[in-house]
Amino acid sequence: MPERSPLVRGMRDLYAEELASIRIVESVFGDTLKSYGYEHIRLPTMERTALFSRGIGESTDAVAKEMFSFDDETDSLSLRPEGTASCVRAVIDANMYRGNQPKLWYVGSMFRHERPQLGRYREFYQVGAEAFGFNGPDVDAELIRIVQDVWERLEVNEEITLEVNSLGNTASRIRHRDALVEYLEGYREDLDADSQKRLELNPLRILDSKNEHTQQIIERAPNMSDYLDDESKRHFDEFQERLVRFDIRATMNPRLVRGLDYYTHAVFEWNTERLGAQKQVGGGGRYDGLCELLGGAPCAAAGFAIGVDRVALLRNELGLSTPSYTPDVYVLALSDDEDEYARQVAAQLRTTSSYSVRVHQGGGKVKARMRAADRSGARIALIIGAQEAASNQVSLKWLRINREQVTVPVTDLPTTLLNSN
RNA sequence: GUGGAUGUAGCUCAGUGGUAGAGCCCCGGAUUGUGGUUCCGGCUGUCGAGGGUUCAAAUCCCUUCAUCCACCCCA
Repeated sequence: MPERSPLVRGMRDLYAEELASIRIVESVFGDTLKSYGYEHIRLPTMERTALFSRGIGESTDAVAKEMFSFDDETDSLSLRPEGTASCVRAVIDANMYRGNQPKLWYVGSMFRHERPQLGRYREFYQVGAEAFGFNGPDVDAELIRIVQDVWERLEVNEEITLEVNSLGNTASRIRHRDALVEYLEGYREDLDADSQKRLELNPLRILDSKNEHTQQIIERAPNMSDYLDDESKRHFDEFQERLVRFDIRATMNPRLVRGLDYYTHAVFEWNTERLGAQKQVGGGGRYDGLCELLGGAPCAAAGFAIGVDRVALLRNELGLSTPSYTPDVYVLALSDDEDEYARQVAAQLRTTSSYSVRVHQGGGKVKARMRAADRSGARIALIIGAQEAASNQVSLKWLRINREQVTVPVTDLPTTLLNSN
């Protein structure tokens, strides 16, 4: 026998309930974003590696350790580890924000070379939204309100908590960073190995450390909120006021820093306790400097990204799993002689109704045909024997409810079905 | 990337050196124009892969792949 080709690590075939769950999450996001006036954008899966190293940050784990990169003829290319950098690039390329304030959303696979676990895959799905050209925190708060709408529609809002923080503008960030490094230098030897490395590369991330000893040191570290200048403070105060007005419950977490470098001002994360170690279901914030950093004109911007797989898993965890696709109607002949007539009935029904109609194929005895109808999941079986075929009729049988079978002329089928719900 | 657990039929799993099993599923019959219940019968396997030890390996050893858990990271 020829050798089988095994699935690549961290990749999945998605089908049945699992896919149905994912599609529900994606479509609710899509519908909700559309209702807020966001426009759909489809972005490429591959970009130049430089876009991510510049945009996301050379020292972030996502870029430094987790990208699928390879050399093409002239450039290093990478599978996208997230969507924001591509979206910003697209906006710059098309000059979308010249005299305009684009609001965009996207959905698609992202790739990170991590050790897989439940809720963590090498190819995973994100929905994201980005708004360009808005300075005020009203957009930031609206982004959160959009996501909150989605949580409610997906019935997961009780299981998801929101944390917020402000990183301030660039000037504030630098002042805080300097103070933080100075403080942490005093404890350099006491920090865990990872944190020691980050002291040079990305000191803010040390605030995020789960190491207990490091956490003790962080307890007394300089707080970002003490370094915010007036502009940053005003921005964040207004942001929080909006959240209250938008009926959003959020917890202030002064140590929330986000893993990607481009954030400024308001940042936020959605977490759940229901998925083990994979707590985070989404995150976002403002990134006013990114457009300029990627070679575009300066442009205020804010956005979020949601882990679709994790939200779908959460729904399953809560018993909200979505039934996979099933046909509405199963048309079966009782013997090969009526198969052609059955096919015609099915074809006709597809054009006169919006039902999904499956017709029996593969022959078999009556018992096998009926069993196939049952197993298809269809609500209704249309049974065609010699009598029906001879008189242009079909027998309609409800497979899921207790109701008497009826025999009707084919021409009456659409109305009979309509009245049968 | 680090540490650990697991991998046997389509599914859930038992089997710890001596002929590969159970339940569910599936197929057939009872019931040749009616599925889902019941009864009877039947099929189903590279024991994740490769190598080694042994008269003999699903079982012991090595390597490798995958999944899961924690770390890490993030969505």
